[in-house]
Amino acid sequence: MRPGINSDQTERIIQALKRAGYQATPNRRLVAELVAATGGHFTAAELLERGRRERVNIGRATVFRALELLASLRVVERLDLPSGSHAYVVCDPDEHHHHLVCSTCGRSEDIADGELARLVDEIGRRNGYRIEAHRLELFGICPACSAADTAERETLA
Amino acid sequence: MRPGINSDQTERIIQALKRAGYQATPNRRLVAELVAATGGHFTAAELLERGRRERVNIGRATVFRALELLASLRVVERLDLPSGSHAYVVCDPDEHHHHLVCSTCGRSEDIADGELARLVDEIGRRNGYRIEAHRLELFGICPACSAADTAERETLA
DNA sequence: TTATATGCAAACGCTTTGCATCACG
DNA sequence: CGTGATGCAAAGCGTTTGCATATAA
Repeated sequence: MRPGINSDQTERIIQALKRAGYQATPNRRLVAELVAATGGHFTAAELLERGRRERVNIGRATVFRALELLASLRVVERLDLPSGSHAYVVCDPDEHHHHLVCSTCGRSEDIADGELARLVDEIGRRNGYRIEAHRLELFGICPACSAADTAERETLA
Repeated sequence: MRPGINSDQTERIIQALKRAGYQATPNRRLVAELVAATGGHFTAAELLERGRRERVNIGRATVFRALELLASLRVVERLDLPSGSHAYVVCDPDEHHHHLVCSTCGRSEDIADGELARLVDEIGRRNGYRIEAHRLELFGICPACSAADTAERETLA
């Protein structure tokens, strides 16, 4: 997690809210901070729990509503983990992209659509479908977790 | 829906069950038939409802358990619709593939992984991730629905 | 002072589970 | 008989909603 990045990101989220005509209330600021402080994915329940450590009386509904709001602004995205549960990730609202998520630590990277668009077009054409949406989700082990895993194995050996 | 295909598919599902050492009970046969009779995706609730039209006393749990079983055998796959709700599709258990789903009628096509594997590899390499799983979901309008839609517009005009 | 945001609790939808019964091997 | 399958109802979980209150424009 690079220094300074998080507060920048918090600010970016706040700005997105204001730009869309929503109030940047203390609760929403808190949610923005918590979201930005996360390198990867998180569940609504986790965020609520973290929020309650800072502000006791924050309501469950408030957190869900804030996340829904941020999702509508494409500042976060809701994704479906292989386990079937839901998580959110922060992301870049400005361009269509996908996610690569570490199954171990939850960290996530935005992946540019790139060549995929062409592939998707081709699949549509081949099947005669007019494709309206597509979603690619990648799950794996990030470099850090990979390294940690290797180190651990070596210690044990 | 090509003739004969459904009963074949029913049989294939039954065989998959037996091969895996599960009983092909009347309830499971019913589920298999209903699943095979669907050209596309369906929800658990829909399947339950259809099941109850044929056999009044089929339990909700039985349907869920049967679907879970079929999913574990990769005879059906559970997917997450853009709406956030869940659906199942029948599919080929033998090869890794993705789904192209019609948002209008729910029909679905299996899409071979094809070039995607290469792209996924590349993304993994570029980000230093060891990729363990990926999922591509495509949503659009199938040829039939497209045609129907066009026809309707012309009638109205 | 009017619209917006919030907290709480209750409702919700979907899915799973506990358990007694039933069927199959 | 013993194991596996079933139905039912109840519990569970994540999420949404109704509503009265509080806060911001």
